[in-house]
Amino acid sequence: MEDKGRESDHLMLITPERVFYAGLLGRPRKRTPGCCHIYVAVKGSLHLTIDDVHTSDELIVTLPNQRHSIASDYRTAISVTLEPESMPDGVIEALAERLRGPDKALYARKILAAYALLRQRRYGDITTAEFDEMCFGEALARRELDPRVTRAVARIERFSGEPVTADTCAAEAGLSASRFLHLFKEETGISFRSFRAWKRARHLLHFANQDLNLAHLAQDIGYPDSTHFSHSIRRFYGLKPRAIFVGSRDLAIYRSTETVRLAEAS
DNA sequence: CCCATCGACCCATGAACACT
DNA sequence: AGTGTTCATGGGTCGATGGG
Repeated sequence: MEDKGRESDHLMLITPERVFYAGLLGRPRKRTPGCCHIYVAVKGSLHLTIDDVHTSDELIVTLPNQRHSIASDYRTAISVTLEPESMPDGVIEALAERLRGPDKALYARKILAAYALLRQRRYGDITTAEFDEMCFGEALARRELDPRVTRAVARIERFSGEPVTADTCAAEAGLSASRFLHLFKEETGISFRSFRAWKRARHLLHFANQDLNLAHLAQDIGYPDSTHFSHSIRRFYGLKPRAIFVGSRDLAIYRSTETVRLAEAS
């Protein structure tokens, strides 16, 4: 575009439990991400559609696994995401209420300020508490998972390429497969299968600004084949994988050291 | 090469019940 | 309370095909 040559102000900070994204939204169709989204307009308005009902606002919150589509007037928009298993039941819903309430404009300004801060200081090292403080003015409550489930979560998030099945996780936890699956659902609030599928799709974000062969990438992050990869990405993000990569060319990606440590552990 | 569509298969899911 | 069965079912998984 006419912006060529200008230093891009598109950035993404990824931590295991949060993402701060400022960049293109594209023209996503219906998406059903596994995380809570807080969209904030940089200029103009955002436009949300849920079940054919349209709303427009400067700040929009969607809950985990809520099917929606989103569009922005201005080319750059902000999206802050929260992984639901990182916090106790009800915390996301309560936060959503507050963000939509009378202090909405305050929260929008707070998040815009966070964007300004991230543009100057390329934070790599940020904890979830610091992230929350920066975006919402307070650390959100944390969920303590059963250690057996934590181990399974860590295994899923290693993305070593080898398949992670309920059976292997159950064996590692010293439980039967069925008991393990129950425990996992109880603890995280989401089924093992759905959780794994979402984390897999989320892991794509780390590579969004690279020029990669999609079939190979699909393999590397644990998809059995590129067909399934494409299908799954579209369901979660509302965009074809190629569209995500094209739209992320100028995106600067930062990972928390915690994320890097997890990746290197594999 | 890259990606979408379509079936068929099979495994995770959730409910109901049993054991300790 | 926590853990393990069984079982019908739906949806995730995976290969084949075809178009761009």
